[in-house]
Amino acid sequence: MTRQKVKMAFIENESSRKATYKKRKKGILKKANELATLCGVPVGVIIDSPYDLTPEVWPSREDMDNVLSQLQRLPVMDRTKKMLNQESYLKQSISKASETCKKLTKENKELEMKEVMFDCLSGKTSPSRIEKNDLGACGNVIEQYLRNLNRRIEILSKNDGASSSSVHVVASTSVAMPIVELGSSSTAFCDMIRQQQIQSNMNQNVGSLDLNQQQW
Amino acid sequence: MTRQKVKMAFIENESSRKATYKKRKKGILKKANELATLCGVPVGVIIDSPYDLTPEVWPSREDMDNVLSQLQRLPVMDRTKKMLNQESYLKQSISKASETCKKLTKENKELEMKEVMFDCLSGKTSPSRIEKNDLGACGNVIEQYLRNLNRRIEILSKNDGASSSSVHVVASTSVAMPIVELGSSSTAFCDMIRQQQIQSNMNQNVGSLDLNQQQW
DNA sequence: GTAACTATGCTTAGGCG
DNA sequence: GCGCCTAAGCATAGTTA
Repeated sequence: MTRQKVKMAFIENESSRKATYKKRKKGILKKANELATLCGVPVGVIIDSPYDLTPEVWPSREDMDNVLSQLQRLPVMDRTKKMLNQESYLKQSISKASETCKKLTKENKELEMKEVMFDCLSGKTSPSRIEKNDLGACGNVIEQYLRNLNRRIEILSKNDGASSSSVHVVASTSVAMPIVELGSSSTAFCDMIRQQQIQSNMNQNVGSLDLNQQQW
Repeated sequence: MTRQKVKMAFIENESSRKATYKKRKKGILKKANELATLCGVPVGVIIDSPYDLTPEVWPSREDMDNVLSQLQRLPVMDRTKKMLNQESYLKQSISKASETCKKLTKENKELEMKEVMFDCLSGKTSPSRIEKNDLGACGNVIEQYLRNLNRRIEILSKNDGASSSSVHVVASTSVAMPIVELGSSSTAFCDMIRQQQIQSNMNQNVGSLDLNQQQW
């Protein structure tokens, strides 16, 4: 009953391939028509179907002929240059996917760091146990956190000048930077813990500003 | 917040039109690539975009050129004949939609009839109150019901020959037909009520056969 | 083969930074 | 404008009749 995500590969089974073909062809034609209608753009689709009697299908504008002949009239260089063949399309897709993947990896790393730091704060583990390689990511997280914190503090300053200005100095990003640069985790991390406490204090002072909106 | 179903019409607002264009173009190209991959079929898409620098996009097979030139080589008659322009595509869509609509209308009518008949059976109203124009639909419902009933009875016969064979005669579709043909509702309808009772009896006799599976 | 159904997940309109 | 997010709607794989 649990449909697997359908591997993007040639469907071996003849009958299901044909079924898929029919459904998806219909889907594409509909989409093409919608694009043409919504955006007033000539759209043409060719499908060299081995299943339909006719080897081509045009779902769109009557004057698509004209577009086609315009295409023919262009110098060969210009049009081949700009044509995306399947290979280049796939390459594009892959590079996009790689980028997304990279981004997600980084994000995962940061989440992991947040967890580790949480554990440190609650006493489950100690900052000295953090892997050397993870210190960079850890630093990013802290830096990001400090940025948010400072933003909050500035908002706070506007509402309540006296109590918040003194906090601002402590929450400077310069505290976090050494972690990234030098890899000396302990001191900066203790600073961070202090800031946690500062955050608590701030929350007590100004309950109306929801500092817990911070993601961690 | 509640997105309306997006009217299928040219988007007047320039910026949202462009946004939609970009999203949907991406969508179509993806779909085209999927179709090509899953079914091993050459697929080509041309979009005469006013937004992209290049006026055409080909999302598919390298050898789409060949398909194109094959297309060019065909006699003009043959290819224009089989090309669907947007108008004919829309006409097709409309006729399909009309058919669906007709079917749904009929279905609605029958549901309505079922409701009316239920009310008759429960004494809320009387068969003589049924609109003359509705008698046909009413007859269809009854006929359908009788068909189901007979099928049930046949199943029953195989398990319990004696008690069911006498029922079968009563539940012949010939009882319902006069409604459709002659429009004389009352007699046939009373017959139907009798059959309801028969059904009840049958349920009592053979509780294991779930006659209530009948949709009404 | 075709049509209908349904659960699943992909696409996308609108909103936000 | 661009990219990201989310809810809503749509497409469709697998199944049944």
